Amino acid sequence: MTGQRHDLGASFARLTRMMIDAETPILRAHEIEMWDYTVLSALESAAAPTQAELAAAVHRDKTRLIPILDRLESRRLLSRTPDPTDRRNRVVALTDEGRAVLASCRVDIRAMEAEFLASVPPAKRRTFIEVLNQLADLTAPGRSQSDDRE
Amino acid sequence: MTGQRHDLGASFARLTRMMIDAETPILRAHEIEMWDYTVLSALESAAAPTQAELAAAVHRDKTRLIPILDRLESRRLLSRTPDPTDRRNRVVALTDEGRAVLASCRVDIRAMEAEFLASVPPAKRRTFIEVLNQLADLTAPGRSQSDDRE
DNA sequence: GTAGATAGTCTGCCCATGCATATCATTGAC
DNA sequence: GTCAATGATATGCATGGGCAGACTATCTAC
Repeated sequence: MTGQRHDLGASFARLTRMMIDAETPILRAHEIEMWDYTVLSALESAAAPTQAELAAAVHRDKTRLIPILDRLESRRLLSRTPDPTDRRNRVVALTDEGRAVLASCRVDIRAMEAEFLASVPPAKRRTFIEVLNQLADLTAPGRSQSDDRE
Repeated sequence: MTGQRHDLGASFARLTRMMIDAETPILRAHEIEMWDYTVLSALESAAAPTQAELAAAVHRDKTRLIPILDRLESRRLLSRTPDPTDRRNRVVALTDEGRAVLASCRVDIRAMEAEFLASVPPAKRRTFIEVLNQLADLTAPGRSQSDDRE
């Protein structure tokens, strides 16, 4: 077809495993786990209005999310505050400290990614990243085009 | 950096999930499971000289691989034959029927992938696939450049 | 007020996975 | 020949995940 050798799914799965292997030691150096990082990242652009929405955003069962939130809250990396307009809801938001931890992890991960992509010529790399983000956002209700910056 | 919004890992993970969701009903229509397809695909280019090597290739525990091989062998989709030069080893190979099942799954999956990539302009798509395969092969000892065809 | 719905929490069940061990057949070194 | 090493297999253990049910607090409808 287009010189395509493997299934897309196989390639994505292999790359996912590579990135997990590369990120795990980085996160451990910052004393957080993969799920912690996923949750903190999900809160970066905006606080989650409910825990159920946060659970859906990170594709995790809401009951399994609770111990993670407990741990992150006890470490003051995020806050759970009752929504004043509906006190059943807990608004989950990053604290300044949580934002700082996320940022420092992000620096190391960006460096790892840059090294990982080093063998790809810059023009192709830009196209690759662009298409990657476009495809990943196909059904993702997350960030819109408006926060393309950074 | 390069207009990069998400972590590579997050994007790859999301795309992997998308492809699993898209492939699962296709494979079910062909009456095989994801692991079956993974194993059959791993045997496509060449038979596995030992089951341990096959297990490593598909990143699965060797003891957990056995029931899968049992099932596929009982359905005549692959064969386990003792290696004449070392009869402890079982050479795992696709049968003609296994190759046919794999091919028919592949047709449907390729169609699904084409639809998935439809929104990407052809030139960018080619670059994307090229870089994707290059990156996925970074540490992968699998196929070499020589079978770029298809 | 009462009743029903919903968010968060806790608990337990079931399944898949990784890992470690034991067994058996086979091989190779001695 | 004996013996250590190896491949395939079976089994059990611990972990982690999805999911369902129950319970509490809270909200909305009436």
